[in-house]
Amino acid sequence: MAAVITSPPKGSRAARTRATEDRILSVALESFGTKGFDSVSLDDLAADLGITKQAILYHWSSKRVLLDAVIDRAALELIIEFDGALSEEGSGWSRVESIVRRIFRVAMRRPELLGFIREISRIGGDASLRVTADLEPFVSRATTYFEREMDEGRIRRCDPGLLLVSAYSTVLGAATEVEVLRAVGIEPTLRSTVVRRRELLAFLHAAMVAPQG
Amino acid sequence: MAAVITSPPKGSRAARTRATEDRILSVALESFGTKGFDSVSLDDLAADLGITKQAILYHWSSKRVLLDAVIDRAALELIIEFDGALSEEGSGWSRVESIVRRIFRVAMRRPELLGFIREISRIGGDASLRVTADLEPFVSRATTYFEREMDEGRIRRCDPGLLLVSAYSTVLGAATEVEVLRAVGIEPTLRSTVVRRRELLAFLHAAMVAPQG
DNA sequence: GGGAATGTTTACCACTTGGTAAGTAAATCG
DNA sequence: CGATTTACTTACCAAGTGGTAAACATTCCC
Repeated sequence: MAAVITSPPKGSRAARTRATEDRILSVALESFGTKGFDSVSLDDLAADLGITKQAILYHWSSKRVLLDAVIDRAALELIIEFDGALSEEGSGWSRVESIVRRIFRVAMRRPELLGFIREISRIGGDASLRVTADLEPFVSRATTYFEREMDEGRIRRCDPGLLLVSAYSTVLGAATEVEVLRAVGIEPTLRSTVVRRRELLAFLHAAMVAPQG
Repeated sequence: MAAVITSPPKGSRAARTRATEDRILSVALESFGTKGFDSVSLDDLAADLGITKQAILYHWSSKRVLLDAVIDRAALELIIEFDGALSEEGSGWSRVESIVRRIFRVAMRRPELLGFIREISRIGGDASLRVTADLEPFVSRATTYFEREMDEGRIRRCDPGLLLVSAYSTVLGAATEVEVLRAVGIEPTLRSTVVRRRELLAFLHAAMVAPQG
């Protein structure tokens, strides 16, 4: 009862705990992102990890709480990825190009990450609001970036918030593309995706942008 | 036992059966497309319809068989939508523009339809192969169209199959955008979506297409 | 060493799931 | 009319779900 906080974790036990939780979160993110939250039972998850379901519930009180933790991790990793993208060198369109390439690269490398975002946007409720909040640093930085680009005449002027939503769903679209390619039996490569996307954008640009009317 | 096939359905009973099955398929497509196959139980579905789960199982022997039927319906409706898009008037880029606009309009009007496609592409297995087969007429027609456009120099030359995959996932991206907008609390309109998309495409075009290197 | 956290398992429970069996009201047909 | 098929409902079941309680093993600390 004497509220002496346990001594600072030295290495062995607390570290092992954190390692276990890390493994669980990692596998959960992968499974939830690719198969969907409701399609993955705690038993499935535990079997993948070679532990029992109760070991998971020891670390998080319910499946829903685990989801929140997974959301936290996904948001963190997304922020890291996007941060990296936004810190690209260069300026103007060459920088934009680097950013877009890098975001597509995330979709190639971590399809489950973006699939998970789509998943929780479907589940809705508090979760999606949480993600919005967690991504706030990225949102404000991107908005600032968009506004500067517009000020300097490199992007046509429009609501940066809406532009961000569009870009956001475009990223999800890239993830979808990876999934679709795999479903059709084509193993996507970064090179092929970028090349294809360039063709597609040329195609769509002419359709939607060029002939104004 | 004498295998006389029941007389051709005149009106009342068989018609009622078909009407019920139609209602079930419609609600199932809506639910599966927005919430996901595993997230919707037969009881949920039945409750939405004001009937019992067993009434559903009377018409289809299992939930999986029902899914197949829903897939059939979704594929049919998609083909109709895409057929309509491909039969647009005009030629060259103006026709391409009409097609793309019309496909985005599908994403606006029937988000559950495209959400469902994404859902079954995630479920994988036979289902996604089925859809590929069901969409074959559309695929071959679109491919022919792409090839003609490339022959006549209106689209940069590339693999039409890959171009189609890109367009396909772009449509899914459009559906995602609608979902995301709704999640964020913005009720999307066709006009806003088209305008925003035009800005986005201008943005991405310059990033991916213009500065070639 | 002994005792207390800590991490995990075995055993179990209430509830939901997809699915079956049997019964029933109404339409159809001889 | 009576018999049969059709379109359902009520009653039920085995399996799987998320979650709890208690036992067990290991590490930590004195």
